[in-house]
Amino acid sequence: MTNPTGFDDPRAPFDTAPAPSAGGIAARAMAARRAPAYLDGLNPEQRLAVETTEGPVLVLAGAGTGKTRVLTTRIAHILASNLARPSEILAVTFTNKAAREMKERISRFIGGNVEGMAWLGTFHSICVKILRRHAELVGLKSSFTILDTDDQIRLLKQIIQAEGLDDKRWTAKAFAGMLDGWKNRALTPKDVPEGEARAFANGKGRKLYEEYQDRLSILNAADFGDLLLHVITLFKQNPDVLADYQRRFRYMLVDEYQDTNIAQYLWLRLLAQGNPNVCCVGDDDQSIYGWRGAEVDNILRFEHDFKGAAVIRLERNYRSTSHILATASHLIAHNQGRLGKTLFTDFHEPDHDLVQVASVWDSQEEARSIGDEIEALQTNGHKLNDIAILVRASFQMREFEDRFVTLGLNYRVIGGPRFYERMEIRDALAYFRCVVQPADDLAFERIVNTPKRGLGEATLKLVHGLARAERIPLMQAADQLCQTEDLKPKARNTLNQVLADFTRWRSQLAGVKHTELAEIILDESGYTEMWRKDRSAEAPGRLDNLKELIRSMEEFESMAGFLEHISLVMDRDTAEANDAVSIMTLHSAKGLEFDTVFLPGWEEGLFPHQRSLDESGRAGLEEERRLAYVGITRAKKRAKLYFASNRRIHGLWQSTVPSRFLDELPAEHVEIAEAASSYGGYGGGGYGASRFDRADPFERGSYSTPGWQRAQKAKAASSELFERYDTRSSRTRREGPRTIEGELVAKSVSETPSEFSIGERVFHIKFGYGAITAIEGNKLTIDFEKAGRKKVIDSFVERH
DNA sequence: AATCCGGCAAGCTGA
DNA sequence: TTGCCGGATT
Repeated sequence: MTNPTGFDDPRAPFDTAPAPSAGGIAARAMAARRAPAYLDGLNPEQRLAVETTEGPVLVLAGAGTGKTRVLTTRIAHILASNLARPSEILAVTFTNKAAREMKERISRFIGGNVEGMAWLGTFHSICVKILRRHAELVGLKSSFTILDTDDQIRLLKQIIQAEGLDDKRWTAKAFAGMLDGWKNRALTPKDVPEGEARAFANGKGRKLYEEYQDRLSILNAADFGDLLLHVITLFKQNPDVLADYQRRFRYMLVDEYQDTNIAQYLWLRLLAQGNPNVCCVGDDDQSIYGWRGAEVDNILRFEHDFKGAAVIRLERNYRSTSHILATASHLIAHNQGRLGKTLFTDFHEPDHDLVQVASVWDSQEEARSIGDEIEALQTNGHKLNDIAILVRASFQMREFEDRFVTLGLNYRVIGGPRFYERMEIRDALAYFRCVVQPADDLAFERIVNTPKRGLGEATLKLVHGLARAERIPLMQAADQLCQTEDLKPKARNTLNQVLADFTRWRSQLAGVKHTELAEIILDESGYTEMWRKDRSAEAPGRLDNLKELIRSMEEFESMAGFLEHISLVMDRDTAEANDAVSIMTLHSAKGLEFDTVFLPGWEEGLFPHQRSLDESGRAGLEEERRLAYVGITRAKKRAKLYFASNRRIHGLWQSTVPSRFLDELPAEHVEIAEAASSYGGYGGGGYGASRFDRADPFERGSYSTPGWQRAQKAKAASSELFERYDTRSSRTRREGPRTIEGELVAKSVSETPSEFSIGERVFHIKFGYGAITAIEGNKLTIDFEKAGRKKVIDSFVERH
């Protein structure tokens, strides 16, 4: 039997071998001793990316070019060449899923032992690890808790109210968004630019941020943004600590570099100062998280930031047909801010399908048509698991679900509310947190009166008051309060009982198996009982979820270990046993692949999404285009795009214009397909008013003269500048369409009052004749003779 | 404590 | 149009 790993002995203890100095002659000699088997089957670029271990390297890995393989092989190569021990490699991913995958693949290489890879994980989990060691240096205790979004919102709300602000005008959610933006940019309260700090709560933004951080440190807690931010602070203020990690990490790898934000970039740069062996892997064309703080600039500027960087492009695609690649490449070439790659493949067959574009009348026909196509594929022996529908916005999903239920077609929705976000899970976790961490005030608050036990607002207020006055945790305050006469006997007894319960459970931590203890807690607290008595439709499901929760605890050694994991891991385990079509958003499709991909909803306003254009102009448009690129490149064999002439948006039927992205596809790789079941008359067969059938869609006549472009550019720049300093009036000020260099980037909805009057008889292209019964602005309510009562926008009907 | 009503928003989501 | 939130109401 051949050795699949190419190692002399896959069980060799890498961890104990002395690591030769990086790039030393001995190391090179050892590496060169033979061409290891794990390098077989890599193409020259991949091999280069694996073997260029020294100095900064940027691997531009296009979709489907074997990125993960390169990353894992690179790590294996570093280990096999004895350049570093497993514990000396830092490998960062964005998601737990990616980290898990990488661990699995590496363990296959090195014979099942990745225990030594202590520093392979997400940015956040690695930061937690570092922080727990040096917590006191940033004002925390090593046992600090990690707040999730829900805790954070509740805390913010308290602070906003404490400041005497109207918490409706200044919502906790909005402020959480701002905080996120600041922390993504590694801004501490004092760093926040004056203008931004003043934009919230009548100029109190900075103060609220400061108070929030104070509260966190009193609670001995950190939010997700803090995990990174604290480590940056730690490194900056403690050069000796930083130097220690710089020495430790001989090799650093970052996956999905295009998704890093400024804080993550700074974090990496601090570590890289001591050691240039940084390898970042990413694809600027797949940067679709700008709205979450990701900076495409990080990847675009890599060569500038890391001097002497090698840039390696992986352009050989192993996933898709040449038509699909050509279509995606042609589309993405319309973006300006990109490093530029062109995917290619040797996979050419005359019978490969062209990329198809279909025009349908409305979203219902779209769902019907796609349903029919899927049934046809199924009849021809295709697996539903190999088929996906990728939508821009989650509201589009419902139409497909309705249709597939009718057809009896198996489907699964990826995304949606996560397991850990469910109320019952959060409640149960809060109980466990109170047992393990008696000082966890937020958890205590959550469950002190769940199930209802008559500990209402009045009691809580007293506890809160004492806790704040004495600066002690809520549970301790409650305990003290029970010794006094301040509480009514009934409340005192109940509270005493609750505290006694927690003390008892805590005493069982050491003796009882943690899964059993979890059951005991949920039973004795009356929590399971509460759901058993609940007769609502979702109660049984909730009980199932609780069982599932306890089952999932089994993998962990202790309750504390489980909680640590839970606070970082947000993946829901997905059962993929049965055959089903996947329905998901384009965002959640990144990294996946399917034989057949359906891409509905290619209409202006939906895709590209209007809001993206309004908020971010040209940059927003380019991000939308990257999203389109991600969508198309998910397909291995077949991609079919849809455009509906009518779509209901927020309850109103609107006529739509085909997405400009359709105009940007290469005609020679695309065919116009008739939708399976078109209505007669309108829209049948073609695009109607589309620009798609124009001889040259890029020809813009006199509008493309340099002078005109300059004028538009100047106009756009000045209006953008202006808008940045005035958030309130941008909506009303924007008048006509906003155009940048000949591209329509934003169009405003007409706000002029309707010219119609009640009782008037009108004609609508979809619903036929009817009479107006009500008018609100430009929205008309019309009783149609055939279609019944509908609300429509006035510009879609004609007087008759 | 449970339910009802009105108002508001409505894009993507990770740790 | 739906769905969620919060306040008011029973």
